Amino acid sequence: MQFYQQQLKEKGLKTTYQRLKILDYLDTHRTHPSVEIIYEDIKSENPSFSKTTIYNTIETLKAHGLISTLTITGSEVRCDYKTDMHHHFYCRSCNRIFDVDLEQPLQPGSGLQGYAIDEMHSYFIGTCPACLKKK
Amino acid sequence: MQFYQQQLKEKGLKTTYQRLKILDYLDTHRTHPSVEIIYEDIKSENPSFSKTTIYNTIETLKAHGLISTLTITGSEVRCDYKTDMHHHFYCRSCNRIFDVDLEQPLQPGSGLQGYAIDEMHSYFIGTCPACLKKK
DNA sequence: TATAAATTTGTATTTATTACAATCTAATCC
DNA sequence: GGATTAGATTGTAATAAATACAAATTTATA
Repeated sequence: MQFYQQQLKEKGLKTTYQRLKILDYLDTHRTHPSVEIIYEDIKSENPSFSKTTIYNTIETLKAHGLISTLTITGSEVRCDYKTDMHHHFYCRSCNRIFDVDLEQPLQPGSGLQGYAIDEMHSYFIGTCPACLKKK
Repeated sequence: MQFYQQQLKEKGLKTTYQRLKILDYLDTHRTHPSVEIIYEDIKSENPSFSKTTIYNTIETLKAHGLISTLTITGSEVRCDYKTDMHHHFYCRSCNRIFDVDLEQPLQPGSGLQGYAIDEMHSYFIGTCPACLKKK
């Protein structure tokens, strides 16, 4: 928790129990959880936690580069503690998102001159190995 | 319209006025429109067009590979007549999506062995040249 | 032209997200 | 340390996108 506190301070953000809790949750749950999942999990220990706080905090933490978000499922935002560029695979069957490694990671090229880039995303959609086996 | 009809036939889909109209709309509006935009535009000429039909048709056409969809704005699905792999830039300021060219297009690598891939997406989020100029 | 299967339509519902005002809390100053 | 204040949290209400569903309509085939 010491580290999260330092991160918040560096960004000029107030230290709050909720922010620390959400950072800790995302750090220890690298499963690209939705707001709903985060909410259910945290609420079970801490019933006063509000879902709005999760939306607010996600937005704040993201705006300051402490976390990132994915919109690849098409139905809800998924959160990621990692902020470095990496690739994802979304399995439509089990609804999970996997980190995947590629030989040639995406790079902005000359085709993007003149654009100010805030985020880069690359991902695949399909069926994961585990779900393929089941069929 | 002849061509769209042929495309539908090849995929074993019934020819309907609505499907032809939506295909034609997307072909002539390469602006990655949302369902809402498509609906408003088509409805103005054709008041009986239903929004549900657009959702249904988008899903059907996509399932048969005649169009593709993007979830990069995080708030609504955007449609694309093009189905070949290409890259996008989403401008948060004007809400437009641009096609962009990269030197190194994304390729599934060995890190994806065992996965069945249906879709590949790469995109950037930020501010487009026109919006940068305004500021 | 009659028929069956598929499609369209409109409405109702669900689900994710945002707006907002009241309450509460963390950081700062004395 | 205690008061102050800006900022954060909470809960509820509202919005917006997408889905479910059943009735009406249309397409393709015989």
